Amino acid sequence: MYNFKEIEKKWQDKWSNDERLRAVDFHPTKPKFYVLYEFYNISGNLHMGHLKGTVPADALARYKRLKGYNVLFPIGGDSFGLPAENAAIKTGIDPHKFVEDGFKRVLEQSKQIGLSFDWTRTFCTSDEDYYKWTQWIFLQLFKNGKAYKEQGVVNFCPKCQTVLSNEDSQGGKCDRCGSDVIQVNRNVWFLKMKEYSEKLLGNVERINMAEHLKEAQRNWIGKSEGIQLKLDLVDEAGNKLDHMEIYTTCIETVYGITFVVLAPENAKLDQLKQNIKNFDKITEYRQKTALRSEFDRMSQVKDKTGCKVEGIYAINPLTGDKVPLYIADFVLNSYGTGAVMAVPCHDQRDYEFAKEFNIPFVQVIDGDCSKCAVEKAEYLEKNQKMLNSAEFTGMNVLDAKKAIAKKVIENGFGKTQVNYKMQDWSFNRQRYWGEPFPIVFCPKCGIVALDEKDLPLALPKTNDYLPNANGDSPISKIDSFVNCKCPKCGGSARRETDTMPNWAGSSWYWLRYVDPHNPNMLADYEKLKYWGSVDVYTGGTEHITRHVLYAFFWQNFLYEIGAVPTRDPFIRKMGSGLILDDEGKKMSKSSKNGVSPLEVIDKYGSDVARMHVHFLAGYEDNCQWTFKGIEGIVNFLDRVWKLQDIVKGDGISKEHEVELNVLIKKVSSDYENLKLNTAISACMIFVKKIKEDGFITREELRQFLLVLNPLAPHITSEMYERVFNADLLDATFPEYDEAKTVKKEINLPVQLNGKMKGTILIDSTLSQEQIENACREFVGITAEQVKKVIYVPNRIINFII
RNA sequence: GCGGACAUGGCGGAACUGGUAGACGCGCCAGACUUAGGAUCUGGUUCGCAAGAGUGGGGGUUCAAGUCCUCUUGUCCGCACCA
Repeated sequence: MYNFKEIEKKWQDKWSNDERLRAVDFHPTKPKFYVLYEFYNISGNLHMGHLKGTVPADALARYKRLKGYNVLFPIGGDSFGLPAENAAIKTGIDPHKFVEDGFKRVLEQSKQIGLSFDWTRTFCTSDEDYYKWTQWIFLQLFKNGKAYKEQGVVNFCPKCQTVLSNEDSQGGKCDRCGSDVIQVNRNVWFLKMKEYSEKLLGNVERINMAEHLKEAQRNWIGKSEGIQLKLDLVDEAGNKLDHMEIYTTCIETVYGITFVVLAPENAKLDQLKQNIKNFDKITEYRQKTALRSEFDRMSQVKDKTGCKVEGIYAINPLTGDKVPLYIADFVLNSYGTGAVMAVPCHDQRDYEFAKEFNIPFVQVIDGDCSKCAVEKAEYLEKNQKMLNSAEFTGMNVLDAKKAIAKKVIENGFGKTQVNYKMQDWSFNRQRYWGEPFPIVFCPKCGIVALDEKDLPLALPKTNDYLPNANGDSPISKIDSFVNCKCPKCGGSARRETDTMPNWAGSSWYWLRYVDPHNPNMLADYEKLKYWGSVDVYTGGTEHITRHVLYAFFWQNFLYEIGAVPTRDPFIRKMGSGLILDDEGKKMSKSSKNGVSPLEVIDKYGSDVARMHVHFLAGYEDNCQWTFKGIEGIVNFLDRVWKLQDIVKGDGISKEHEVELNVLIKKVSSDYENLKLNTAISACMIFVKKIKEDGFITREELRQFLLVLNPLAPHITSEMYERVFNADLLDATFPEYDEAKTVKKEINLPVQLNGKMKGTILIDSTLSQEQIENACREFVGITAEQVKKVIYVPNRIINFII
């Protein structure tokens, strides 16, 4: 057994200062390769998930370096956010200190795993040098009209007095104290992300990423195409008061409208206040809705509540029918026009609402509507006949959908419309530990941006991390920060005291790695051009949908203002699977059955830990942690170590030529695709063969060590030094020769009428005719009997008789 | 409910654009060396005594299907009153 403790420490120390592991800007000869592993979230120690997540990226980086690439493989800390702030509130520790210590710790632990990050390019999102540029990006957004402040409805924890993001309030409970979250109106900064919907969809199409992750993003963007229909609003007597618009993707049901529903918040109601006879009831319902928590609204999906709007009716433009108006909280003000046409026969929500409020039903498409609505999916699939729809009656619904849309547009009743579910990005939090906004409120000039020269706007120090009674952020209590001069008029003004959300710093960090110490811009344009898009971006899948969309958004914006050379931040994104504990639950700090990677490294060494985790499952698959089977890896590395003792001869031996070429070919493609489990198995197969033969030549061993190095960097580096008296990092990854990946003598499977008859040992260089003859003889048939031959060279031969 | 992914031995998992299913490892069985072994080495290990049957189940395409099509069952994930 080799002394892994001594060996691993030795190499880790070497690597932490080795220039050959660093990226070189504008390398004169080497092509670039950018491997990115997601930011460390600074909260505690590295856990098993990190071992699963980082090692394939490290293997890829090491492999690419040996292949002669100029590799950028950086790491940093996502340090603004809850862990540091919560620790501050709980223990009083200064978040600056919390982050500094935490970052130092995870970097140290990264070295113990043997990760070959470029240690000269590290930073945290809470570093002033970094958030200066986060603030700068916000300023550009603001100046280009992509950031605005508006009243908005947000999640709020009444106990903590703070606004919560959706993910901080999962299940309707506050992440911190567990109280019920309510919805409140607040002044909110929004970024105009919705405007980028179509561009983001383009990014989603172009990126190389697992289909289910792409689908989640398309879902989040939620593109839909339909018709925006204009309806006149009239009073009881039929006098026109105004008009409104609704959005529908089911224009084919337009003859079945029996009522119209507005979102409670819809501004049309306020405009027509005088004509509404029961405005007090409307107000009451509005208040009730506002108080219902998100969770409440979700848990009562089936219960339809609402309120009739007395005194106003809508006119169906196609029929001229006068239908009643309702408000209900199932209609969202933020989507479409905040109003829908209701066709109870063909929409289950409308059906339930109509039942509840005794509204008539009109069926316009064939099917059984007696118990529930016949919805779009069903009637379109069956292409049902139209009913009660004037000249369209009797038509197929697929034809009618187009014909009715045409009529609506030609008559000016409406227009085609594309809508997106995605909303503008609510961008502020009432928290201490985040980027301050470079914004000032001036009584004379209004909202004023700070001058770029004055960045960074430093986060003031404090020891009071709690919001005030109004739910304003802790920094609102710091007068020296709040009170300032207006950059425009010089008069006294107040600063924005909210801070940016955790997502901000992580929405552009891959750009900063390219030029991490640049004091003049977020990153030098030429360097950005040189490094281009991230070739492979690895990391967990927990917040992947939103994080990657935010990344797309900012990259697109930065591209449009000429700050970066491309719209696509990442060429390929791979999501690491989870490591589950023995109960099948996610292994994390909170998990009781959690095993620390450092524990495993201490016991077996980093090379074993790295390989064992990745032998358990593929990169994107979840796997259950177990020590079971780790002996297999221990034995394997032990055998590798002993290869030193059986070195004999030079060059590549005839005996191992094919095996070595097969091995190099296999692992090369496996490293590119982060398929470490099969790469390990290929290495095992090779060593097995070597053991069988009892010898390995010097050159074979040299190439094998290079092949195994990305997986087990320590042991291979040590052996390389011992046997070759050289540093493995100066070597080049071996090439394989395709012609030498197939043996001369092969076992060719022979089939008769598609049935396996056995295999025949045959010289693969023979002509097809010679092979056919030999195989025919093997299965005992004559050339006359054969109707057809299927021959796939080196794979199979099949005779049809 | 909608959308996506997946389903292979006792277990984790292999199988390139359809081409010998079960690689590799664990476990298990037998043997060797041993006073002994939970150490090491060697051999075996999908099921079945066998003919044969086998990739959740039914149908199909093909010379050939784990792989493609169709229906169906189950598991996991994402979204969830989005009009």
